[in-house]
Amino acid sequence: MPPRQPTMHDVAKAAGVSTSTVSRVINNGRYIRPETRLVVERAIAELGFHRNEVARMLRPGQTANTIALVIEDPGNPFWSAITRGAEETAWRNQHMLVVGSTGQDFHRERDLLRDLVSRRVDGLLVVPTAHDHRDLHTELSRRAPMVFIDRVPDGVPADSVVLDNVGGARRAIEYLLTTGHRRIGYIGGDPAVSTGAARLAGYRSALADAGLSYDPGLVSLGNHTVEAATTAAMSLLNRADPPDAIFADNNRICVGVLHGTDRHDRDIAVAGFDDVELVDLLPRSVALITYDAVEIGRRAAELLFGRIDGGTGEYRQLVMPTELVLRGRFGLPRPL
Amino acid sequence: MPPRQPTMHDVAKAAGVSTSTVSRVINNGRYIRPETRLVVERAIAELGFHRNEVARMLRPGQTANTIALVIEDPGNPFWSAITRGAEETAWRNQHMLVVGSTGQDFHRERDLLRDLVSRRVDGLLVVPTAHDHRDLHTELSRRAPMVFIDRVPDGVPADSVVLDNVGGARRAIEYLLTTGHRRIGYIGGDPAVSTGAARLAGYRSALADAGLSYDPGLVSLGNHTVEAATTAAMSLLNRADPPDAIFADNNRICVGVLHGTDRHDRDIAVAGFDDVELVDLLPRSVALITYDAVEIGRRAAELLFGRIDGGTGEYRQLVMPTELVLRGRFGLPRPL
DNA sequence: GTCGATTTTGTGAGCGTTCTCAACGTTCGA
DNA sequence: TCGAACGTTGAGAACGCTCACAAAATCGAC
Repeated sequence: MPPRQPTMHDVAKAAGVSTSTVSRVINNGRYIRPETRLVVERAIAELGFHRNEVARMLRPGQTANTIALVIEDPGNPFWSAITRGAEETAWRNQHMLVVGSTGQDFHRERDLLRDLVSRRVDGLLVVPTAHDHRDLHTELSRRAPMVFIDRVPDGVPADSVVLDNVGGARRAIEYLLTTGHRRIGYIGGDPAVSTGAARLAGYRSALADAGLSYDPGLVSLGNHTVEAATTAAMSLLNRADPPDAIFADNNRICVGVLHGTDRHDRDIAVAGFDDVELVDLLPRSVALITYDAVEIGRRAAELLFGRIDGGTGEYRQLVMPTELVLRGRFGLPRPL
Repeated sequence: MPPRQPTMHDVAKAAGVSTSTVSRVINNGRYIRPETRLVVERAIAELGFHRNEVARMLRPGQTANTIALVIEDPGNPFWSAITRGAEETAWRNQHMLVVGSTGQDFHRERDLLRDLVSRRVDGLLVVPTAHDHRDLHTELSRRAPMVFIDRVPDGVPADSVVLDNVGGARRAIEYLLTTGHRRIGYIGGDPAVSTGAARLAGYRSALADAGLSYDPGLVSLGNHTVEAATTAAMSLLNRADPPDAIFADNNRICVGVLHGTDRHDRDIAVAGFDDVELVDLLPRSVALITYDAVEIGRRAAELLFGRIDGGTGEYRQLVMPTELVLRGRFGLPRPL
């Protein structure tokens, strides 16, 4: 146990002034004699005093100057980019960013969010888990403004920043169709999260537009890890009527699919949502749907600060554009 | 602005009891009549009351039940793994983990740390920037226990968890030597951080042990981005006497080096510190020094909780072992 | 019934700040 | 010389909670 921290009262006593004077020095108040300020500052340095922010925040009107970002899994590079954008914006607004993660568990998310508002953070950036958020949002939104990122829970009125999931998936499938593929597999993560549903919808509509029928046998959902995606890809390829291309729902799935299709000697085209590092050095072609993830974090934080500063207009949904990029090497002989 | 939050006092009034009774209900005190508890609980639900943690923490002896992790850059997968381990341990100890990042800037680190202790976090996990931390540590360590991760500032007495940097680098170089390489380049990041210095030392000692002289022309330091490492690798290869192998200081550098050596037609062996995803699918062999990053976060958090719980023994430095793994494809024809 | 022990509730004093208000200089024009 | 105006300081009341203590109610054993 460290010894008791010096308080403003200690400083006041040491400097021979009142606590209000010390407070004025700390907060750069206008009415203070230079000599007094000096004495107080010396006492502060002497004692190693630091203002107790907790006590400060207790006063009404005071704020924590903190926003929180709640994500699903810090291991995914997607979140780090968002964090960077959010942190950058928070910093510019003199706020601190704290990050917490839910591990896809709604109860953990709920506990975390409650905890955060109990600590009086000024606002919340949330990547929601797949679960009904109506009650939780009603409970929390009265206590702190909230902006959703990447996914929007049904029936919850709030600002949000999302990707053009349908359009992105469509474009990827259209590309695969253009390059002559007809049996396109789909490997996805949690079908309950709205992004997954939207991307699957994009896939289906692109197929429909091309006059192709939807074959559930080519679709594997609920793959939560890289390994699961690898297995799913392999079992798709082991079918009697295997696909000639596979679309990966997200970056984790994409890595898994690349592994799963790697051992196969037939040439399987792979497309995926999200960018993946080092794909450009692989001896095969991969089409990726990319976007500016840092910008997502930035925009979400900006929306949030708009609310924190009292903004009261309509709720907005920002849809970030996606782009098709061709990564990897085309037409090169694949090893094995 | 949301309307004023309901306080314990409001609840007490609504339930027709005193605030202490409400407090007892909330904290599961022993002496409370079941009917009273019910009435209070109903009032709490009715009003949507949540205890104000800020006010709670103001009382002496109360704690924020929060530890903080300060990292350099959330974009690096190394940190995300550490975050996972630390969060897991924090969660098991009923603590919340908040994450902040410094962007390699000492002043930002200092502000962040001061801010965190002012908010009375219970402890700090810190990946320090390259800068003299003596004064800062003296100032802060009286206010909250501190455990350093990955690097230890000179002359600062504290617990820490680090990697076997010298040994890891040595092993990588020894491997390259065993496989017949004699001119081994070194591309590194910030030479001021202790890990960089240690890895360079490992490189030098392995060379020395093999009777090879140290050629500064083969060493490039201060590469802070993937792109810089790419450029550095290419210029190394464009020398009159290019290296036949390159060692990459860390995962970012390694990605850069893989790009930089990719276009080259000569066969350059690459080894690197840290694991890198998808390297195993590259049409070339890469030797990596890997370790359990999640475990680093876990162990650091455990050390920290030891101190938080009043542990007062000698400061400990945990050195995590590293392992040499061979990734990528061996002996395959490289494209182009 | 009475008394003591035990359970249940209330009172009120902090915790370390900020902030309003009042008090006390000092200056200076009338 | 007086007092208005202003600069500078201090006293003390919050903020919302916990906790030590006291008071009140309940229960049993006699």
